[in-house]
Amino acid sequence: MRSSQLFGKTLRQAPADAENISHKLLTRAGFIQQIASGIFSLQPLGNRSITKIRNIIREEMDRAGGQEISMPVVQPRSLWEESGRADVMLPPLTTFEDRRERDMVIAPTHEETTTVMARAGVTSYRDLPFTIYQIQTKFRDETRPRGGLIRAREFEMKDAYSFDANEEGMDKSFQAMVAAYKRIFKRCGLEAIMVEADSGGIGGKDSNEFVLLTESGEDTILVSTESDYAANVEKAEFIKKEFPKGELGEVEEFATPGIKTIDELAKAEGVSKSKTAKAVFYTVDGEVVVVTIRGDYDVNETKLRNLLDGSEPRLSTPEEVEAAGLVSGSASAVGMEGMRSVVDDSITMGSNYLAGANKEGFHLRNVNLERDFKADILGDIAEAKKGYLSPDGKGKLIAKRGIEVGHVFKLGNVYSSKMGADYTDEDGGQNEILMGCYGIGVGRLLAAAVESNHDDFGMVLPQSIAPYEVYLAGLNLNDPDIAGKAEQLYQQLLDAGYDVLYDDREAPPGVKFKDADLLGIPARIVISSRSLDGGGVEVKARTEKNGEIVAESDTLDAVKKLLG
RNA sequence: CGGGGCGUGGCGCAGUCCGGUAGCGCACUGCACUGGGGGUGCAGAGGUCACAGGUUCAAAUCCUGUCGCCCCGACCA
Repeated sequence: MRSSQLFGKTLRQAPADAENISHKLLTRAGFIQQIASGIFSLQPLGNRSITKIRNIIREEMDRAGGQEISMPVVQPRSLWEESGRADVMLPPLTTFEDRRERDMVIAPTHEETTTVMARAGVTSYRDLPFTIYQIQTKFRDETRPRGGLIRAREFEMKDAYSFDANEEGMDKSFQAMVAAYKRIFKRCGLEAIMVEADSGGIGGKDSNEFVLLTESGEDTILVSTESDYAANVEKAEFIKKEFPKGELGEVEEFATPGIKTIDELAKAEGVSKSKTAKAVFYTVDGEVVVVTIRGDYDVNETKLRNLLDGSEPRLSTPEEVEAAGLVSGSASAVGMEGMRSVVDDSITMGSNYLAGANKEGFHLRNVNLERDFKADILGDIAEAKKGYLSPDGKGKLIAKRGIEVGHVFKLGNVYSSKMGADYTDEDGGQNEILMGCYGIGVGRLLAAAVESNHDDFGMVLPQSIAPYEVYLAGLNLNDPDIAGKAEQLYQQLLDAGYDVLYDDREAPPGVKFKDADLLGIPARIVISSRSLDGGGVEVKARTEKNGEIVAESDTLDAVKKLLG
């Protein structure tokens, strides 16, 4: 490609709206153009990079045994009613009516359609296992898109789905995808780590995210200092501090005028926060639920949601708290009737807690689970934080920021049971197909690659995903001799199979160098009167400060040395 | 959805408080010079000042409403 003919211009200044480094650089370099909030066009350079990423994904999916398919973006809403997700996925799920007034959805993901495909195509255990995938546009009406391609509403995703007859098979399919993912990220120049994750709206039991650790990430990841334990904060577990349980004391009420918080209570009593039982109120499906956790920990709402069977909890408003007859600042689960109680297991690792007396200005001493209040649900709802003990007992947790570039799920029978995807086994019995699903955000992968591969001058893209491999800058092109040699070099490089961007513009050298750097093309060749005087052409890697002059006839070899 | 900010040529901004013929830098066009890190000069072109309504002799500027975009939070495969 000749720069003089390339559509798209580089910008000296990024649009004021761009905040992330990847958003800024991709916009400045003319890769992407924003059309609306979270909605982007790809310009030629960006489209080339995306095409390369797509091809890497495709190669690795095929290598792992995946078969490419294509499913519709527009689907009947009834399909989503079958799976039970029509109402729970709102608002990201966008719906509209077609001209016959049928409710349709714009697909944010494709578990439903893929299950339909399997239920029609699978009748026997002999049809299993298989994995299908597609690379296709999704639309999720996120409440807040951000960071350019990092969180877009319309975006391209590679989504794969595996189908197996049993657990072992599902695990095997899952592992094959994990291996493929590792190769994909590596080939795209990303050091993504696999972490334990919550499965969110997709469902299923086990899920893992692939995360690029970077300060600009929007997710918090907790990793162990001494083991390879790593988990998204939504999912992360830890070893809770255990305290000796003494004799249960008598419950005793005492005055605490003006004390509204756990901090104040612990301070006033001169004890650690771990001696208090904190009560927090959540509204779930219109009902107020009392949540009790030891005062030294905080509630993780994702864990809470999972214990509540996936219903979305939100902090109750002061009005709701009051309407439920609770005294904010002095509330506890003690004596609560007709209200669901969720208790974190940290409460069982100690005794004789300080807790609210449900009476303005009073608290209780020696409050204990079972004897003084009940737990309808007892489990882990505590949020892991840095400094806590890793759940495998090895080391402490530290917190890092990261971008989720891929997510893999063991779905099991979540969809097959609801949507009736069965097969006949060896004994003639009917069984549910076990599924896995596996996603990679293609545009986000590009953004993540830029986040982790750039310097002060622009992107520093790996050869595998750079829009072009070689940037050929011709200087002094008004000299016919140099122009002719540059042209010859351009043709040679093309003949050798390289993707070449030939900067044949009438522009000062500085402009060409700045553009070469901004675009992040891995190899740069300069041909100019100076280079020719020096004995040939300059060949330089994007990652190096200085290049080397090689004889014109050695150019291809030098490029080969650099790029392979 | 809560909080904050911003809408003025393709991009970055000034002008708005205090109403009076819309300006600067980059980019763009032509010519000349220059020629290894966004070069110089001369001459140009391009704007419904987000939209609607109102106040006024006069509105980018004041008032009301609407829309859009960004950031923080909530939320989110």
